[in-house]
Amino acid sequence: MQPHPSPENSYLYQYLSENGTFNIAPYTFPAMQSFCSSSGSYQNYPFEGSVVTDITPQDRALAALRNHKEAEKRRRERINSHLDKLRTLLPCNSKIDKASLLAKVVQRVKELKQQTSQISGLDSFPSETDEISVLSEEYSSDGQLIFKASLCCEDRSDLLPELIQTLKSLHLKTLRAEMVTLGGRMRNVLLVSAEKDHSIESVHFLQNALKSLMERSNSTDRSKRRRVLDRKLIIQ
Amino acid sequence: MQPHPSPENSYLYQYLSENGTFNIAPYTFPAMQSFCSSSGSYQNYPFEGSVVTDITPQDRALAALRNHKEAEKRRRERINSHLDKLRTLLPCNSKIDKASLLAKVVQRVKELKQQTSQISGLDSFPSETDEISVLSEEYSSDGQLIFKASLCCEDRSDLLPELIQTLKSLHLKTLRAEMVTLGGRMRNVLLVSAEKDHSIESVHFLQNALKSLMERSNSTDRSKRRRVLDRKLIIQ
DNA sequence: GGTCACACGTGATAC
DNA sequence: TGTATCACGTGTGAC
Repeated sequence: MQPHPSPENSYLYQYLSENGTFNIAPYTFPAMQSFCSSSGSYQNYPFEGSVVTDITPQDRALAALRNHKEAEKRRRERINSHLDKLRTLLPCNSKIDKASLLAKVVQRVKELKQQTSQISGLDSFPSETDEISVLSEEYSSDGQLIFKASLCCEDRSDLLPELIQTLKSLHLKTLRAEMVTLGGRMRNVLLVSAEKDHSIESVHFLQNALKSLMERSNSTDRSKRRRVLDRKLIIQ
Repeated sequence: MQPHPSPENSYLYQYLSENGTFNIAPYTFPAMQSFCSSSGSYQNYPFEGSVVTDITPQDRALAALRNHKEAEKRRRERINSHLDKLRTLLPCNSKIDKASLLAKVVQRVKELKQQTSQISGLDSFPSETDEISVLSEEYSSDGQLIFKASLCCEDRSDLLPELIQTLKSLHLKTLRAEMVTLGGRMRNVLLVSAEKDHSIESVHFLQNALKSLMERSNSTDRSKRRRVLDRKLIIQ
């Protein structure tokens, strides 16, 4: 079977390429030449018998068809470029097919999701080292972006009000706060939701804010460790 | 313009539906009826003049065409079902278009990737609580799956040989090991590569192995804490 | 009315 | 061979 190099086999296309002013000059499929002379659904075609002028309706329709074709090509390229990027990001060779690739992506996103949530659990004890981590959780049911911020440092009773003030100034709403102190150290874990005006980049603002907050905390150095008083406070 | 309910507009299909024994009885596009009588590339068509028997070549070709059509439909459905799953997994509404969805997925995978790598840094100090975490890192350049295992518990000098034995029995190769002890506690962070026979599920085996290892460690309880001897050992 | 995104059927191709 | 995947042009509905 003889393939046609560019399958311009649309009924509309065929019609226009033979009856209208044809500026684009595409490949015309030989076997289709008697197409429009036959009787059928296309007898009442809107362009039937229209006058050939400078810019005919045929030209317009043909241009639209071409635009459509090119737009669709761009769309495909856009999608495939993302898929190619995923191929490089994921543990797989570059010749994996689309469906399998997407299956891997689903699996990977699930994994990473539960990894991050199990790492910064809401009930971990303070560690020996100063730590800050801000993770972007999934969106809540009503489309609000959720952050989980964890902050571990020397025990300071005046840190909590400062923390709340900081969050307020960043337009972040505290959904849940947990403070654990142990052996003179403290860990604050906060579940905050972002307002509509926030994007994923807000993690960096929050991160920096917490960092400067902790540095202020360290400047008022109180190296005494009270290993006796261990408490766990949950605000909810 | 009159749309055709099922666009069976292939040349082959049209040919077969008019000249061959036609069991499937699809919609025939009226305007195409004079198609095969015209002269053109299809004159030398292999089925030209073939005898109509019980199962004609036309039937076979037609069945193949239908199989192809249905297989392609299944393929599309498979791909789209994965995309739908991603839509539920990601922070977005369900009406987002494919390209934007995939762009979000790429961004998200990148984010989660760097989150997990920055959380379990290779040089964190031991914490007060017992911890185990096994993260699946990206594949190495030669396609080996990399795990990062972190284990935090009481300081035990005989843990390292046991750990190495455990990894050996699991067919895991230790690329890099780091041990930090501080105040009677220890943290071991291991970068291990999996053999070819491993899959992503191996994280659970490793996790369980480390868990039982740590429980054995805890049973031989030595509650003395040597807060003097702080050391940091890197095997590479 | 024009743009956008989608599903569809199809030809090509790889194995 | 049959059985996968892919890109393509197209029809069509939504906004």
